[in-house]
Amino acid sequence: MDCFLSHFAHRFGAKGRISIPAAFRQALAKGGFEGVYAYPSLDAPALDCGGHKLLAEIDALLATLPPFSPARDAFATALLGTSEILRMDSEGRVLLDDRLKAAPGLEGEAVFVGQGHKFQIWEPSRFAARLDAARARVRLLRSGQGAGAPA
Amino acid sequence: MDCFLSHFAHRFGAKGRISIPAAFRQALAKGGFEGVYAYPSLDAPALDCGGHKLLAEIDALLATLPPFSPARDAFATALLGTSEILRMDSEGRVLLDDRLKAAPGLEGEAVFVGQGHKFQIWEPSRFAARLDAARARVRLLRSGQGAGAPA
DNA sequence: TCGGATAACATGGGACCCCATGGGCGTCAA
DNA sequence: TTGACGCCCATGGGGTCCCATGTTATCCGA
Repeated sequence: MDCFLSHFAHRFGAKGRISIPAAFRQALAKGGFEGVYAYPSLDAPALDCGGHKLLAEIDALLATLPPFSPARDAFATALLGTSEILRMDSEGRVLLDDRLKAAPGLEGEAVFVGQGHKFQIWEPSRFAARLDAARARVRLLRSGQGAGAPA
Repeated sequence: MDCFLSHFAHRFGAKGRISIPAAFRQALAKGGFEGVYAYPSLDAPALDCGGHKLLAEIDALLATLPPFSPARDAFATALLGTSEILRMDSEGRVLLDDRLKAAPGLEGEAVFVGQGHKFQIWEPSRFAARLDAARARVRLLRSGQGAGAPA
């Protein structure tokens, strides 16, 4: 598997550590990158996570902006300034910064949601709400247009 | 890690010294450059810092401007004329000039913000405000233009 | 088809190491 | 001489590494 699929619920251990799902670790390893690149999502109360491919995407985006311009600084601050490289221990766990846990409201348990090229970390009840909304939206689109959008 | 990522809050010690984050020191060392190149940022109340790669970028920027032109003189004065080479002690600390501390309003505590090719040093509360603004700006640009920032 | 063995994985805990910070001392310049 | 600066060592806490345990899924043989 070379992309992030399905979703998994894990708990925070006594030291605030949490296990990255094994399936996601395998996908990360394929990218030749030890560690997880993570930052608070801009749109959702969640963390966006990925390997160096995700980081390369952001680099590419920044490269399109002129150096020393305010726009580039804003992007760099928002995307790189809030991001972290999470190191995994030998068991595949990471330690989430308080800052990273605060925005998504993570505490106790978390849901890892595959999104293909990246994955997100959610607080369980917030994810359930988001999932319901997404499914309702898909139903609405399908019934309205008769288009067979895959759920 | 070959670029500046994440952000860290450090305090000024009794002698006015402050530690460069270890992750940033590693990135600097990869550039084969001991010491930190620093100058007051053009757009923000902060210090722009980096290794010789940053210096090379500035050189490249200046090279695009016609020699002896007012624009080139202005850039050279603003970027090079106000810059300093900060020496690190064996523990990775630097001593900030009063002039460098004045513009960003640095005192007591400072936040080191990775921006990929360079990093910035901020006064904490000012950075918090700037970060909010930057995230709002990125959201706006992305939703407005459909620019392909990863969500 | 059922049951036991085995492997993979999530989680707990202890120990060590790195890093941020404090402080002392020597050196050089004003 | 005195203050500023650079170099050295000390220290405490947080992070990382390593080992241990239980549980679940998988596989294989009866």
